[in-house]
Amino acid sequence: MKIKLGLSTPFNLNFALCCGQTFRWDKRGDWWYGVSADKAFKVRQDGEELEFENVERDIVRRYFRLDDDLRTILVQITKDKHIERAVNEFSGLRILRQDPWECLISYICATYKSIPAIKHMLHKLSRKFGLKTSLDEYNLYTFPTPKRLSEAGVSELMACGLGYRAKYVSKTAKIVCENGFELEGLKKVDYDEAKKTLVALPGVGPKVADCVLLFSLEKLEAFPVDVWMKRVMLRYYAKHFSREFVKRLSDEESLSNSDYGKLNAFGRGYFGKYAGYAQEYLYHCARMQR
DNA sequence: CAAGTGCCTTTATC
DNA sequence: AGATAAAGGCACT
Repeated sequence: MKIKLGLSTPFNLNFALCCGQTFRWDKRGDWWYGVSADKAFKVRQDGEELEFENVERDIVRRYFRLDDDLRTILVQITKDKHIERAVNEFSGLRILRQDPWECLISYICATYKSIPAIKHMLHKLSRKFGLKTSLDEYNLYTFPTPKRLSEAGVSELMACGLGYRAKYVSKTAKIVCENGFELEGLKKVDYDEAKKTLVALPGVGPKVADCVLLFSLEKLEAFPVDVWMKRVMLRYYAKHFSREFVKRLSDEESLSNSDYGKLNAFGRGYFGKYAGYAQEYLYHCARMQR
């Protein structure tokens, strides 16, 4: 099955899957193999054609956010020459609409880890606690359910390479399993309230919360700030902050909670309601330069 | 090849 | 409030 993209729907599959927002896709030949919502499927792109197998068209459209009017979004976020450069270079990069549970655990695991290491952890977690499915000659694994992870021992999670994150994953899984905790329900409440709920979970700080909000809970205004974004802010957006603040940011290795808040608030105010898209373009651009 | 540095940070403690 | 340290271990140079 194929989707005709056309000029009104710019999309670049490689950018979307390689920009670091998702960790469980593998390229074999020209096809990308992955699992979303417990369904293994494969996709490939040839110019304006997006071809897929083993999945319905609507799922593909939804997962890759082909419903976003990317042209309009890019126009709205292009506020200066720096973001313009990123947008020109990586046009077609789309935020994905990931599963909130998988996204939450992925970013709890992602703290203070490199992307290859994150992929490794999530792969091991899925292989150990997920369900095995197959597509063509490959085995793929669904992401483990909250119940399954809540029942896993911390030492079993440690064995997947999670390190000190194992206890956060275990505790968070237990909380999510509790009656009354509605992770999916956070799609319906506003950004601030959803963020407040997320940061109350073990292992979830403002950065992890913003990633989950942006990549899985429909909050396109979320603006995650990690070390790369901090560098981008210092390099291109320093003039929007006081001299002392900039000096402090340059000197300190890590971001305090209030410093995070300042950078985050700037991003959302400056780029507007699609700030998350701006973040993703700037982030990917910064990483590709080094 | 070994050793050092960095990694899409959060939490605990003072 | 704000500063400080500690927390796996892998990947890259």
